[in-house]
This record gives sequence, structure tokens and C-alpha cells, in this order.
Amino acid sequence: MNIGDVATRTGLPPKTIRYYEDIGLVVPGRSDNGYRQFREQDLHKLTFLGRARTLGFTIEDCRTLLALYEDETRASSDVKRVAKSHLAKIEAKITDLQAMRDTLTHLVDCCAGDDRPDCPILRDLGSSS
Amino acid sequence: MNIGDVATRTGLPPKTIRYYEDIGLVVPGRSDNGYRQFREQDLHKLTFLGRARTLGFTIEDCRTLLALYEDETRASSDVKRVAKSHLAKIEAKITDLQAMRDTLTHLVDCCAGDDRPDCPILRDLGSSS
DNA sequence: ATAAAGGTTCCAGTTAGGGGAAGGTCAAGT
DNA sequence: ACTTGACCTTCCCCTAACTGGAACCTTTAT
Repeated sequence: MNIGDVATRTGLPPKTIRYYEDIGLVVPGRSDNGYRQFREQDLHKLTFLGRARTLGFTIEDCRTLLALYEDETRASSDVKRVAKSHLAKIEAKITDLQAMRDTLTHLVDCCAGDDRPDCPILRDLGSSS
Repeated sequence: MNIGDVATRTGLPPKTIRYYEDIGLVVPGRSDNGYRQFREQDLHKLTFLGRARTLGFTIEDCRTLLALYEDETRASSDVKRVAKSHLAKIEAKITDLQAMRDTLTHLVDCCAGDDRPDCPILRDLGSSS
């Protein structure tokens, strides 16, 4: 299977697939003409990667998860640890963003948004707090 | 005032302050020895930048906001527009992260996390859905 | 005199790819 | 047989917003 077909079937852009080969996440074979040749196994791995990335795992997380995925003797606790650590980061980010949102919402609500120059948003940004 | 003092008073690292000069957000003077000399006005601008960045505005947003801040004749609606656009992006990100969190939470809850290899997390990642 | 603490510039690296150039290959149509 | 267009290849530069480090200079304290 050529890279275009893999791209279609996994939903990943060809560029991304080549990148994943570059950093050693997949190792497709090569045809005589130099084209990459993907097997079902590669496709499966790439699908795995796409799904993990959708869930916000970093590439390094993906590398770890992929190794666990391929290790038939792994302990599920190892996987759970990675997932929980990632989950904690996501929750921290959500908390951060919510704080930003709350502050900004308040400021936006306070701003008249008309032709006059007076603006509570700028007033807040200009204060040291 | 030297960069170190400015760093202390604004909470921004010296590296960041130099970077902001590089990209033209502040233009401190120079002493005979080549050291940057910051005035109160620069300090004020940097504080503004620090606060705006804390609220997640991009550097380009900051550039816009700073220009509005310095323009005594701006319309508050211009500021409000930038803020609302940023707010929308923040809310989109929160929604994204919440979806990730919900999926991951579910998966983590389903995983025994023991010595056995069976793991719903990997099972999910491996499936095309 | 010397050493520590501060300042300077410049270069490289970070994430996870995206854009685009220059060129080789393959299948179809004329 | 030739050409066209779609596909593939490698290569290099670009992104955001800094951070780290090297090599070097200046000021301050001992």
C-alpha cells in the first residue's frame, strides 16, 4: 500500500506519516521504485497513533503507549499510569483556561464596546495586579 | 533601570524582555556601556504584556492591544472585538479538552491497573473509531 | 587582584508537523 | 510513442514564544 492510500485510510496527512517514520514510530518497507510500502500492521499502528494524538497524548507518550501496545506481557497498570498522568495535565490546562475565560468574560461584559475610548479591559491589563 | 530590576518588578524573565525588544514590543534606551535602560513607561508596557500573556493573548494580539492602549482616541469596541475573539478561542479549547478528559476518564476508570496485560485503554486506542 | 554577579550578542533547540521546490514514477489518453 | 496529470521522493525553511548555553564584557565586592 502506498502512502496516499494509508493517508486516506488512517485520516493522517502524508506529511505526518513521513514524519512518524522520521522519528521512528513506524518503519514501512520500500518498493524498488523507492516508494514506501505499508503493511496492515503499519496501518494499524498509524491508526493507533492518530487516535492517541486525538486524545492529546504527546508524541513521546505515544511512543511509550505503542511500546506497551506491542508488548503482550505489559501490565495494564503501566498504561494506566501514562493515561492518568496525561489526564492530570489536561485537567490542569482546563483549570487554567477556565480562569482565563472567567476573567476575560468579566472584562468583556464590563466593556461598553462603543466609540468611546474608555475601556475596562485595557484598564485591567494596564494595572499591575 | 537595568534589565534585572525590570525582571524582578514585572515578573518576566530577562530573556523574555530581550525577546520582546527583538520583536519590537518595547524599545528601551541604552547606556554608554551597552546595557539596556528601561524607563517607567517601559516597565508599564512590560507589565501590560505580562498580564495580557497571562490571559492567553498571543503576541500579535498583544501588539494590537498595546497599540490600542497607547492610542488615547481608540474606540472601546476595537478592544472588545479582540478580547471576544480570544475568548471564543479559549472556549473552543476548553470544549476540546473537556472531550478529551471525558474520554480519557472513562478509559482510565475501565482499566484495572494491575499486573495483567488486558487493558481497555490500549484496546480503545487500537480501534479505528 | 580577583571573583561573583550582572550585562551583551548570537546560535540552537523546543512541538508536531506544514509549505513548497525540484525531481523521479506510473497509468491513462491521444 | 508521447504527453499529461497524479502520485511519490528528498530537502530545506517556517511556525510560537520563548529557553538554554557559549563566549565575552562590565560592575561591584572582597
